[in-house]
Amino acid sequence: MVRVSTRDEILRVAAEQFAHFGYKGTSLQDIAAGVGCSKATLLYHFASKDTILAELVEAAARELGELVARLEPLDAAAAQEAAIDGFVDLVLRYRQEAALIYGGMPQFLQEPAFADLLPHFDALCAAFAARSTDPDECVAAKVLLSGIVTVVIDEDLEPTDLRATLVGVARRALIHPHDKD
Amino acid sequence: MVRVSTRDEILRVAAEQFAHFGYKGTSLQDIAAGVGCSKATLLYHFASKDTILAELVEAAARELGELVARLEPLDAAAAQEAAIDGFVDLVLRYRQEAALIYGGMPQFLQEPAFADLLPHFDALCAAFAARSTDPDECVAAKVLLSGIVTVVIDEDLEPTDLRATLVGVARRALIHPHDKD
DNA sequence: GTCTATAACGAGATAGAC
DNA sequence: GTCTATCTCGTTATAGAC
Repeated sequence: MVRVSTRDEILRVAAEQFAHFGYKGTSLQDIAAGVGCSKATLLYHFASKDTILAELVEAAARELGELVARLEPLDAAAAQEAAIDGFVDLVLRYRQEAALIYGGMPQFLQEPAFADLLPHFDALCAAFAARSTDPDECVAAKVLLSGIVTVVIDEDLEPTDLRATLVGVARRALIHPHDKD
Repeated sequence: MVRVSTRDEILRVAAEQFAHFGYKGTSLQDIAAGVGCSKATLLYHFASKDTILAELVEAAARELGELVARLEPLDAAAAQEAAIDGFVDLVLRYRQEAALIYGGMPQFLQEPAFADLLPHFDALCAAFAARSTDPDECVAAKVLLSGIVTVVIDEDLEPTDLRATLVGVARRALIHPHDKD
């Protein structure tokens, strides 16, 4: 799978540049230069710049949905563990997409391409908080969720042991069995 | 201080919109509309769009530098606590600026307006990790640092008890006296 | 499927009247 | 200090040749 189709190559380069410079910060010119083709070729394979974005997000969004669905039948504690493991795994496999999605400004996530994502994030957040409604737990969940994404985005970090490290950090911060009860 | 100068109003609106839509996602047109003036008026008060950005970041960057300077003479444990308290306080007072700075893509931080910030972030990260060089600790520090910023950005969260909550989350995740030693 | 050329538009910035 | 009008450039997207 060394030489792929132009279409796939466009997606690869676009993911790279969107993650690095942001969606608005990347022009079709930039992508075309990276691919080694013209802007017109880009727009032959994709209807618009938005369409490229949508296709990039699609796979990641689908997998996120699957993860959330897997959590639903579990009890709070099991869902919390599964959410941490699953989410760390997911963002490690979709680093650039995560950078693109999470690095964007609040308003960016309102775009139609991300419509499915927001409820999934909420569900994941609830799972991270072990389905507690305590504001402290919810905030902690948000901190870890977004912190994990941001760290994974940093390209100078090796993914080797990152997985275990991130899971460890999240567990330490979120799971505290010796609670006031 | 109800009615302020046009200049201050421009800064206020720009901070709001940059935080919401991103720097690239906000046009001078947008800011002018928010202020209720023309683009030309914006550029009478500021030399360029970049200049508006630089002035917005300046105060936050200076205070961050002061915080980092305060940490330096402290020992690792004291610096860690002071860093957590100080940083949470700082981002709560500079919510929009934090959103702007931290929400941007990696490449965005390379802009001259942010040149001073990067070493400060590194110092803060080291303090969060209690000056440990253990990769686990460093990653945990990064997760908390960026997680805190991202949560504060979320405008639907009340700042009332956010301070104590965030400090609590960070302490729980970063300070672990019962360490392997 | 890929290209060059160009259209149509919005951006940042400037000129000059008031 | 603020405005309208304009300039210049870069952007997305289209047209049509090869």
